[in-house]
Amino acid sequence: MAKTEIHKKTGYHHGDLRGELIAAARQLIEEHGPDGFSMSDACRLAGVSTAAPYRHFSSKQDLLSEIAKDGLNRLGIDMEARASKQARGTVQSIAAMGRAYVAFARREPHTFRLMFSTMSHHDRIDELKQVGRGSYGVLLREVANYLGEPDINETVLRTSFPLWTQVHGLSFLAIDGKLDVTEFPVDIEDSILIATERLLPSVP
Amino acid sequence: MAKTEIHKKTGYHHGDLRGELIAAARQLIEEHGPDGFSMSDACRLAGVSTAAPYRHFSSKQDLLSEIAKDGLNRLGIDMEARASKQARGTVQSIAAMGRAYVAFARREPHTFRLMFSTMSHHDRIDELKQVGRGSYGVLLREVANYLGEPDINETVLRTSFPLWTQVHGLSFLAIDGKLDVTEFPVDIEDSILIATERLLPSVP
DNA sequence: AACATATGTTAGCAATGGTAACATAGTTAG
DNA sequence: CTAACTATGTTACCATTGCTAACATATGTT
Repeated sequence: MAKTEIHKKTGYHHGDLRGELIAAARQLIEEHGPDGFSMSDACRLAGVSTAAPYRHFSSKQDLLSEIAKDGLNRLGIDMEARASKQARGTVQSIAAMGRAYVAFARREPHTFRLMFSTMSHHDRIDELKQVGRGSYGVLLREVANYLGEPDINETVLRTSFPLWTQVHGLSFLAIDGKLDVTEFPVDIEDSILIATERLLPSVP
Repeated sequence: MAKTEIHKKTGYHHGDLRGELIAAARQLIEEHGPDGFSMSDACRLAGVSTAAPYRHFSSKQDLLSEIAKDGLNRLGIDMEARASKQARGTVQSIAAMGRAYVAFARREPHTFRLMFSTMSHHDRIDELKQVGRGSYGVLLREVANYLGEPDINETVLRTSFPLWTQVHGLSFLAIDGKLDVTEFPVDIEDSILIATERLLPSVP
């Protein structure tokens, strides 16, 4: 079945062109941005003809969507991992998720932008939205825990949203090099902690 | 001199091609996004050959930068206008600026994205940063007023930054259609007011 | 009137996303 | 084992795009 086989180039068939194209695309996108990225480049890097990708992706957008989806998944995993190093359901664990969010954006700015630019993904919006919801759920559960709520109710949702907004904005400002427009050194870690404290209602 | 003349097509010379190209580009960008925008389209819309723009703009990027710059300017003007309808130096006037910010993003999402996507503007980053600083100053002055600070000192800067971050994040989530990921109806106006209240220190 | 400058045109280039027709490898049926 | 089928690759080609070069026309200055 679809087990991850060893990549055996027969010279004609490639082995795992789909995976290799995704890898190549991710690399190129982080180097030159999603706009500067071309299918042709990815093909050159993977060592195949420019027509080959269309056996695996219906279009350039389709490939980009795949990368966005993967990114959204990894973001959720990162957040959970970072939070799990703190006492659960605390300001600290929630702030840790925020740090993971911004850290992801700074580590892979172009992928991050891709993950959230709806305009690009005509076709697979619903699929991406689903994956996004999954990663957002990681935050929701942490906030529910903090609030002592038994499940994801409206209170949890209303509390979580401004937290998301905050780190999302911070991420974009950071990757777009707007932090020095503020004319004073912004410490990102501090910003996240302070905003998290202010936006969370104090809880017993 | 460079006064805005009536646009007289002689049939060959155009009158104000530069201005018309900017207008055409703005229209096309809001219709199809900055990626879907092509120089050729703008030329067709302006009724000139595809080589004509290069007498007025060194490249496609240069034209886009011009539009970004104009957008940043208009954003600052919008913010000032909306704030001036409130009592100055209050939570209300600051929230009004936030509303103007998000409203701009929703009204011209593609231009908004362009305004903040550093990656695109290789050449004119410094110029754009300068204009951006100008518009940011509108918020800074309002916050200084609120805090009773005589000038833009570090306290003002530290207070203003999370406010910017918040509305910036909200703007992006809104234009990227991510508000329904939260599974509950987000009232944008409310969100802004609540976040502004929480992020501003209470002041006598 | 003559010249310099600004601004437009046509012709053409290389790169790109995508398709069609063909080639080859791996898989399954008889 | 071979034949047929399917999956996956290739070459050839197309329209579009950003941009440049060489040429044409208008405007303004002297």
